[in-house]
Amino acid sequence: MSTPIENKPRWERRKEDRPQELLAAALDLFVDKGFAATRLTDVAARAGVSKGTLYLYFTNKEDLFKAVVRENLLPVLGDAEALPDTFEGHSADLFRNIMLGWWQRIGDTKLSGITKLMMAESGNFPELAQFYHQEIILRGTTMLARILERGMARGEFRQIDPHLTTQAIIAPTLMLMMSQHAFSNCQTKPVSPLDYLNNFVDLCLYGMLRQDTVTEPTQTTLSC
Amino acid sequence: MSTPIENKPRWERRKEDRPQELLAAALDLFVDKGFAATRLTDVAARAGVSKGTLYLYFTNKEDLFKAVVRENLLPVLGDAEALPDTFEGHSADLFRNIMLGWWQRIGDTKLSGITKLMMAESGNFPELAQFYHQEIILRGTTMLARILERGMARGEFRQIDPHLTTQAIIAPTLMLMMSQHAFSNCQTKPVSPLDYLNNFVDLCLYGMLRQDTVTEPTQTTLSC
DNA sequence: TACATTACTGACTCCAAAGTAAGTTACGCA
DNA sequence: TGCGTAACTTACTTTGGAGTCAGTAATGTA
Repeated sequence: MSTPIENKPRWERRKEDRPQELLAAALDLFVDKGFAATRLTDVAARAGVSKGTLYLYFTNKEDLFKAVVRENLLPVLGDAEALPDTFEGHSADLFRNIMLGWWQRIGDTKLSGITKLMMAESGNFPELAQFYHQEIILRGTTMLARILERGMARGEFRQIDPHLTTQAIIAPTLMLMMSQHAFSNCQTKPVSPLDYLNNFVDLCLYGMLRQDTVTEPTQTTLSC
Repeated sequence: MSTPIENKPRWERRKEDRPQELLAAALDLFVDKGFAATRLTDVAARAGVSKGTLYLYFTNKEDLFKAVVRENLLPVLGDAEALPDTFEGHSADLFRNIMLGWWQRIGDTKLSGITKLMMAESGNFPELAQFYHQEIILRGTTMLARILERGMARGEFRQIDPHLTTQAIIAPTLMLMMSQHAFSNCQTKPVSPLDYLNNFVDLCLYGMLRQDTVTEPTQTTLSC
C-alpha cells in the first residue's frame, strides 16, 4: 500500500511514441465530445503528458484534428479494393463478404468514430471534408458499384442503378458506425451489429416481398 | 440610392415573434457549425436582434439548444402514425407512401438538420438525446415495424425480423437527412433525394437477385 | 405632447481554454 | 560521475465568447 523507495522517473522521454499516443487520445475525445468541446488539456492528460508536450508535436488544435483524421484513415486504404478482382463465385457471396469484412476491419474499430466526427465537423473544415469524401466515401462507393456491376454482368443480379443502389447500401453501414458512438445511453435494446448487417444483406439480396407473389419492379427510377 | 428622410425606428418591439425567429436562426447555425462552435452573437444577429435580447427569451445557450430541438420536433409528432391504421391496399404501396411522405414532411425540411445535430451532440446532452431517441427514433421505428408486420400478416411480405429490418430501413432515411447538411461542397454528382428514396424502396421490396434465380434466404439471422 | 412602461441595445465583466516560454529533469555520452 | 542536450513540465499570457446590466428608445396612454 505504501510506496517504497521509487526510482522511477517522474516522466520518460518517448519522442517516438508520443504522436501516436496523442492521436489516439485525441480521437477518443473528439469522437466523444466533438472538436470544439474537446479540451487539449484533457487530450494531453489522456495521453499521459502535459499540454505543453502536445504543442511539441502539433502546431495547434486544428492541426491535431486533421492529423487524427488523416493518420488513422490512410493505413486502411487499398486493402478491400483488391478483393473484387480476385474473387470467384456468386456475387451474393462476394457482397456479403465485403460487407462483413468491412465491418470487421473498420466499423468495429475506433475508426468508426471518425465517420461521426466528419459528419459533424465537415462544415467547419471544408478541405478535410474534401479529403475524407475523396479518399474514403468515394473509394467505398466505387468498389461497391463494381460488385453490383459484376453481379449484373454475370446475370446474378437484376438490372439496378449501380450509383443509387451503392448509396443506399453505404448509408446503413455508415449509420451503423455512427450509432456505435451516439445515443449509446438510449438504446433500450442494443442491436448486435453483425445481426444487423447480416439482416441488411439479406434485405438487399432478397427484398421483402414473398417470392411467389413477386414481380419485377417497374424501375421508374433507373435514370442513368 | 440616397436615403431620404427616414422615419423608420432603429428597431421594433416584436415580443411575440422574437422567440420563433431566434429559434430559426439558432437551428441554422447549430446545424451548420455544431453547438460549441456557434456564437450567440451570430444567432442574435441572424435573427436581427442583439445578444442581450436573446437572453430575454432564453436563459442560456443550453436552454436555447434544447428549445431548438424540442420546439421544432413536437409539432411533427403523430401525423404519420395514423396512416397505417386506415390504409387499405398492398403493403408495398403503404411502405412506399410512408417513406416518401416522411421525406416530404420532415426530411426535405430544416428539421432534417436536427438529426445531424443530435447525432453529433448526443454525448454532450444525455437527457436531450433521451428525449430525441424516445420521441422521434422510437416512434418512427415502431410505426415502420407495424407496417412490416401488416405485410407479413397479409402474406405480402416474406417472414423477416421486424426489429432488425426496421433499423435497416430507418438508417438510409436518417443518412439521407444528414447528407443534406454534410459534405455539401464535396458531392461531385449530388443524388436527387427522391430518386434515392425510390431506388431504396425498390431495393427493400425486390432485393438485388434476379427473380428466376432467387431462392428464399436462409435467415440465419432471424433471432427474435 | 408629456409620461410610464418595457422591449431592446451594447459596452462591460468574467472565465475557460488556446497557446507560449522559461525552467526542470531524464538520459546519452565522455 | 559529471556534462550537455532536448524532451517534458508548469506557470504564465492571451483570446474569444458566455453572460450581465445600466442605459436608450419605441410605443401605449392620458
